[in-house]
Amino acid sequence: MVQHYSIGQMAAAGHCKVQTLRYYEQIGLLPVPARNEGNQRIYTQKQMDRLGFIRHSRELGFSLDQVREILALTDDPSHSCDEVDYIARKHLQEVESRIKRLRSMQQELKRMINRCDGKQISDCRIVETLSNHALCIAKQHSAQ
Amino acid sequence: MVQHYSIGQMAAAGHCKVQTLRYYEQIGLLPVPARNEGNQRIYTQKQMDRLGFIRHSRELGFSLDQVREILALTDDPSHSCDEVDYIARKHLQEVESRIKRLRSMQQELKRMINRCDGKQISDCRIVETLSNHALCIAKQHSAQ
DNA sequence: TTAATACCTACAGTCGCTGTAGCTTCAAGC
DNA sequence: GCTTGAAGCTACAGCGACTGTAGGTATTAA
Repeated sequence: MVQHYSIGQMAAAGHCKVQTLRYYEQIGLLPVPARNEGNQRIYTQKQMDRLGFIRHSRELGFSLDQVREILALTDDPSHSCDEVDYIARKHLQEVESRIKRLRSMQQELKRMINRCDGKQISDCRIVETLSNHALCIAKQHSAQ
Repeated sequence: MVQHYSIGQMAAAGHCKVQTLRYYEQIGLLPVPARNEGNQRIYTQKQMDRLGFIRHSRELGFSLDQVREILALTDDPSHSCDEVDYIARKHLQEVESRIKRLRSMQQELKRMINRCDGKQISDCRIVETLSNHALCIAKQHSAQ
């Protein structure tokens, strides 16, 4: 007995919306599934696993293009995994640089908030800091 | 003698593109500037300062809607800065939760990469990890 | 049988820009 | 004065990764 899933069951398992599945199908990330007599999508276990792969990759912050590439590479199990490794390392670097920028923002925001004494706009250190970049310590936080 | 700026000078000062300025104008974040005889935009110092405020806020990760709100609040200098403070604190929280999620991704990515021995896809621990969420330690990294 | 829920297609909207096409205007050098 | 190249103009499409909506059909449980 082969397992089959409705789009709703897939969405629940993948922690995503039904629309997301239709979107993945539309952009060719998920294969076009079979339909039942009433024209509703029926997914196989294999498709469910593929969705699991996609969703987990997304949770780790890979782009859909990266996911697409990794999935293409996994089609040949005897292929070297150098390229997968490369994609993952590059993504890790990207994640680390995002953390760096966010930490710089965090520090500046904290400093800004702490300097504010909660009186009026004209004396507000938050407004003042936002008005004047020169009041910043680090300037690393450009380009989110 | 009053200072005036072309759109190109504004863009250079704001570290953004000319199109970005036209976009800010279109969404009502920057006022409609005067034009010269040749229909080109002429900006005042005040508008330049406003752009500085916007760009610095963006660098600190505020959304354009938040910037719009803060700018509206600063229109009344005698107004309490509680609301500005609130927006900034809420944004700080958001930044901190993004950092948390990214750090979780970072750890998982590192672990995944280190487990890979660089042989072939069929043995690749990266592919294996992506296939199976259960292989993750923390599951905090959902929803970028 | 009925009512609620799930599914279908097609398309618009989100955010914050960025790019393009096809023009006009300006500024500098000759 | 003329030419040339840079800078400016409008209008609109596109990005990524969904999300929402309208208006319909199918399935399922009571």
